[in-house]
Amino acid sequence: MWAICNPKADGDLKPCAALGRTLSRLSQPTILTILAASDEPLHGYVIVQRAAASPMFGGTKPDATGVYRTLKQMEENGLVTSQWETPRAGPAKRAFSLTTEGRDTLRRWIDSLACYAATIGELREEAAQALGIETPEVPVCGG
Amino acid sequence: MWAICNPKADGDLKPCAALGRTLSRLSQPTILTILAASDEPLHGYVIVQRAAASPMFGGTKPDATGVYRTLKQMEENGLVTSQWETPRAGPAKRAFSLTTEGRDTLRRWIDSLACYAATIGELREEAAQALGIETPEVPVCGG
DNA sequence: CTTGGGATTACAGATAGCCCACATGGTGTC
DNA sequence: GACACCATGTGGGCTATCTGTAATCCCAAG
Repeated sequence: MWAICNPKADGDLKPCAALGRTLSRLSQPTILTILAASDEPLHGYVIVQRAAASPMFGGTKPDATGVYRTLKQMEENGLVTSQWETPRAGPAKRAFSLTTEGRDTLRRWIDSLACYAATIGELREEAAQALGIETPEVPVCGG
Repeated sequence: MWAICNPKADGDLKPCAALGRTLSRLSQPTILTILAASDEPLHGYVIVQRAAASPMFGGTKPDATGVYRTLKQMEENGLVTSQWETPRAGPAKRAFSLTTEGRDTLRRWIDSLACYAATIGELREEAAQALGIETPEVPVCGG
């Protein structure tokens, strides 16, 4: 999914964590977006599955542990609330939904994301300039 | 510099590390770019100063320790080489310069950065759509 | 009663950032 | 002249944070 920056340039394209493999820091806005797009509370598991379809993860399921952790932290920050469901059949599970504050945060995230993208674009320009090449076309990114 | 996404929305805009305060993972392409743009080897100290001027850090000097650590790691990966200088006057210092492999890596980074920016843009679109608002103008990002 | 998948958490290794130590020289100041 | 203080330059070490592996718990199906 992510273009992998492999210093070795050999065939072994193992992703290099140090290079920002997943931009995992952005899992928060991804989760906020998923919750905002849903008209009903979602379970952690469902969020993991939908996250896989998000541009941020591009088909690869994110680590579930990380998602639960982020959800927990978001709940502590008042961005989401959860409710335990104990259905007659099946294990107890938690359903998460967005709070008003979470919605506001997502609104602010939209600006932040624009800044991130702009900054990355600037760095890209500088890199191309430093190499003395023209800024190439945007490659195919999806995978 | 970075637009800060502060869940609390009160006046206290302390940066929230979990939200990707600095995208510090991108310090590597930043350093590569600085070295590529220079026609002579640079000292770590100079790199720190130039990094502060880079879009990625927007005026704030990055942690010097982190830069030295990244340089060390990059040297182990063959992206840069260093030479100790022991001038008659002044302390011993190390001068870093890019290897061919480092240059190649930066070239690949250019594509990766484009993908990052594109993905973040997509997420932004989705977030706006989930909130039922139109994608707002890109705000002023520099700081 | 064992397999299997959903759902969650505990734990430990990897990372990143801050404070500070070491080394050297210039400048201010009492 | 002695001392403080700042700037260049490079790093060690501590701590907080982050992240992935593994384990746990629960229940249904076979």
